[in-house]
Amino acid sequence: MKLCFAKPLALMAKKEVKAIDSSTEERIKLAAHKLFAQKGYAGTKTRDIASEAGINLALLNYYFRSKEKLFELIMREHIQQFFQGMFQVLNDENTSIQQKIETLVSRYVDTLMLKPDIPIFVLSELRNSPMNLAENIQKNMQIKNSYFMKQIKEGISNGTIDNIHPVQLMSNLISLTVFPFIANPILKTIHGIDQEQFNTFMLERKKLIPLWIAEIIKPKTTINK
Amino acid sequence: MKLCFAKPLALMAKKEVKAIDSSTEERIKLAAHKLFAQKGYAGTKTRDIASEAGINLALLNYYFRSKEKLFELIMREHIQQFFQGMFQVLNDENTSIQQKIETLVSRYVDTLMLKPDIPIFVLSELRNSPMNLAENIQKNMQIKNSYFMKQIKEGISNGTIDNIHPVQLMSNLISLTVFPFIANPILKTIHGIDQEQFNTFMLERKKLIPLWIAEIIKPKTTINK
DNA sequence: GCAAACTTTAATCATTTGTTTAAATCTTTT
DNA sequence: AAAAGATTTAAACAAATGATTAAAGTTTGC
Repeated sequence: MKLCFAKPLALMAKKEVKAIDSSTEERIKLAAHKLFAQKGYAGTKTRDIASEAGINLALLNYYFRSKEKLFELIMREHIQQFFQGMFQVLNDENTSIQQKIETLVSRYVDTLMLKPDIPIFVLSELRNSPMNLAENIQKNMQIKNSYFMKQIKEGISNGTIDNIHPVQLMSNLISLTVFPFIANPILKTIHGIDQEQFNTFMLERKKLIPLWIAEIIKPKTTINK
Repeated sequence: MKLCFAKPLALMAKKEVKAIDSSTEERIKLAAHKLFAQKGYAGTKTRDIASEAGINLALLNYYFRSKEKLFELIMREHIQQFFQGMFQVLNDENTSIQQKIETLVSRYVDTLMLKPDIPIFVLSELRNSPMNLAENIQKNMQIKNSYFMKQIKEGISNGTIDNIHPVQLMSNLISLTVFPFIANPILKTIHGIDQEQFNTFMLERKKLIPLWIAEIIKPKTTINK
């Protein structure tokens, strides 16, 4: 086992932020983003990242110390992004429950149509990684205490929505939206459709999911009471 | 690149099938099952499989030729099992739509509580693997033409269920059931619950999902018509 | 323009990893 | 029990892979 310090990492505090998008560091990150999402951590080789980024292999270690460090960085960004997006929507005090649901579904469908590999990548790596996610998530964990959750609970006691555990509701929302992207290959094979038809299918869902959720949380008029 | 034939593979036609469960071949397959599901193809090392199975490394190649062959074998088994289970339920001509839904959800929840890694493993590997799944799935693809699908279409034209594309309905069913297992780590972190509470949560869902689906497909009485 | 700092390169190292080989052990058949 | 065949073992190989080094190139600050 070797130790590897002393070698100064590229100093982050650049005087001028020169063309960030095409800086070497950024190119490596982009390439890593793409390949990690596509093939997972173990399936991605440092040489693949280097050649995808069009850089020398050594630069990866120069900028990010190690494959693992680079991976964690990227993983954090993904998780951050996911929760940030959700957080913004769920904590808007000026929108109704139904509006929040519509926005959430709409956003995620749009995002995932562009980057369909993200959810399976994140969730797949999450299951083993001893990575301290708690740390990263806890900050954004205010979803449990979000304004949306308050609205739900209020709606339940008002009787304007059916009695449903908020966690169940959230799970339904995310499941219905995200899972089809994860099961994409199977869905396409089972139903004999191509990518374009799949996208149409998801756009249709964008409209339907909020309606379905509305049905689910609509108060049931029980006869025998 | 080397060629590797000539060496005779263990002959399959044994005179006597001696204690299959503890045969070396089966032990390897079990270990591979476990590790592949846990860490994926690239993340699983042949040496890990060997030590998990308590066998000499060379035996893996003796019985299965290569890591890849072993992987494909196991992958096929998983897919086979998934579709077989679904097929049985969906093609039972003696059960109602609602009964099929209940059985399906109930089965998958029970199965996945025991082997929660399977879906993410299969779906994760499926996205890149050039493996010819079509071949494997096509046989079981009769889901599209299953009795369940007939019942749905019939229900729609009868007006006993709401007009919904059967693919959307199936997607909802699988999404609501399977996705929480895939998102398990995030769900637990977000809501601050442990594995036991998660299982309770899923058992609750087992009862709820059929009710939700029922709401979704219930005919809507449109006023302005 | 020059020195210092930063960035990039090619080559190399040390492990890891999938696979093979040849010999040893065990089992079955004769 | 000996021969033939099946199974298992230890050792080794070759390629892949993450990381490092030392030197060359480039930019920056003065």
